[in-house]
Amino acid sequence: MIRTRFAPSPTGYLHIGGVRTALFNWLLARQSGGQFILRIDDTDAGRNVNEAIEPILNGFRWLGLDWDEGPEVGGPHEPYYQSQRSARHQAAAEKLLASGHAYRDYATTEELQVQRDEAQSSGRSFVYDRRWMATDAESAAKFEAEGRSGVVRLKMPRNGQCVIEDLVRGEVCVDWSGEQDHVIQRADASCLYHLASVVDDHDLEITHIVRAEEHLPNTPRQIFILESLGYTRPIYAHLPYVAEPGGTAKLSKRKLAKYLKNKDFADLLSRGNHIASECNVTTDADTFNPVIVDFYREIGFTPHAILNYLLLLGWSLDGVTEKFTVDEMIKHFTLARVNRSPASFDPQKLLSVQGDTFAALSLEDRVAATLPFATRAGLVHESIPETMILLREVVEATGDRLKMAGDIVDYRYVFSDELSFDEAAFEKRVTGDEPARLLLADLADSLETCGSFDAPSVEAAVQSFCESKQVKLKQIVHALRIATTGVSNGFGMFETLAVIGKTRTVARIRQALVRVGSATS
RNA sequence: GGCCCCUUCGUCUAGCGGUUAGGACACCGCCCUUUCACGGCGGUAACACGGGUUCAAGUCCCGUAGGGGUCACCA
Repeated sequence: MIRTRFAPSPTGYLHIGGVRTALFNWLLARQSGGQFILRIDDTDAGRNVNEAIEPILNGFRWLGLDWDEGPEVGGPHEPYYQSQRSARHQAAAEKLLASGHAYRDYATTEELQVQRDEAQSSGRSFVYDRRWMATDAESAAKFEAEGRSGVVRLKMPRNGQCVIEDLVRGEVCVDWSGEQDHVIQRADASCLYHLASVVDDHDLEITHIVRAEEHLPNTPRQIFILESLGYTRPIYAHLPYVAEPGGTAKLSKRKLAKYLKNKDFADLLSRGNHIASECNVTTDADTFNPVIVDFYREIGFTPHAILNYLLLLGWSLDGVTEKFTVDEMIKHFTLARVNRSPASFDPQKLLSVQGDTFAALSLEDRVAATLPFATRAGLVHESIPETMILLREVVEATGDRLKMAGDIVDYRYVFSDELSFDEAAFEKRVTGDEPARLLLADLADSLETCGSFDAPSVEAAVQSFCESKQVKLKQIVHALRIATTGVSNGFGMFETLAVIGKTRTVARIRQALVRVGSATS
């Protein structure tokens, strides 16, 4: 039985790299019929834990990564908040003290820093000489009399090796002598992460610890703690981190300014900003960022696309298969095929996966996905049936031009007659093209007499108009598109006119011609 | 700086001793075409370097270089 966990701190956001770690954990649990547990590592957190975990839980819900035990759902090992398990941590600290695997220490931070700096400048690794270690109650009392306050430190082995069997990296060996006597409990009795984490993982019966590789250097001391406590070792797998776009350093929420120099990343964010602004959504600059999952939800990404992209970031089945349903992910995922080197986050590939995923959705699903965005952008109102019909027609006509649900905002011209013109294109195709303009005037009259106005009828009408005028379609179509939509690209011309409808099409053409007059006079 | 990890096209990767080093994204060209997108066809592009081992090395071993992670009374 496999039990995995993801243990976020209440930071208020869900990092894309964290999602990948969570996904792998989730997959492992699901494929074995085991459990995936969410534990909140709020050891050091202040008051607003609930507020800060909400975006994280929302992210998980949106992605469909359900947890078997944890916040909101509870479970047999409650509580799932580390801060509420402090009694267990303190008991463990006592036990380590009693067994001699830890000691009370009275060094000050400053005193230690001096030793640390010395070690570093002479090229050695720092090993505390235990100068302020209390050897018995008497020496502790003496230190306390000096006004020192004591913490509990691990009494690490000074020789031998720690061998970590890692499912991703193989065997990793570290000399114990390089490990520090880490503090596990503060003077106020509160316990630190490493102790808490080990105790909780044991209490929650976690079998596989799958986490990012930045935790690899922490592993020896965690192993020391758990073995000193008599726990059985979990199975470890340290995943390479997700690297920044175009780089090799760890992807970090804090380096947004740097990533903006990457064109693909900047384009993605600017696409997001455009959609958000069209939807009148005020974005939180702190979390509206392609490094954070919320960003994708806000602009209409498909959760499955995120999952599929992340699955392939550092893992592959055979180097060829790219598309996986969730069931296929569960069926095929193995830690053995996780790569050992960091994989850099590629906004273009993500976008491509998203586009394919969205295009593969049924028309109903795409309409449903775009509805919230169209509503927020003021394009449609659920109480006005005509706008709902229009939405469906637009989604159908746009086909795979819609890469994500938020892209619907680009078709405002279908819903609203207040066109926003691409002036350069208007100048070139309408104002500056007198023959086309004259034709447009006649075309408007001609279209007005059209019987039915579905796309094939419009096409037939425009074609026969062209024949009667002895012009090619392309001599008029550009001007027609800009006159009726304001922009120079979109889905099929005839579909566009059909969706807009006869009355509005004719009115828009005439309006555009008036616009030329007023601009030139 | 110490310790640890990593190294195949620009990016994600396949490869587990013998391959014309494969696929995907991106890019370029051609075709399709009323724009855009899609689609079709084609193309550019990689084994970090140096030693071994071997008949044979991207694949195994050892170095070097480069990159990265981590060194808290944070998690």
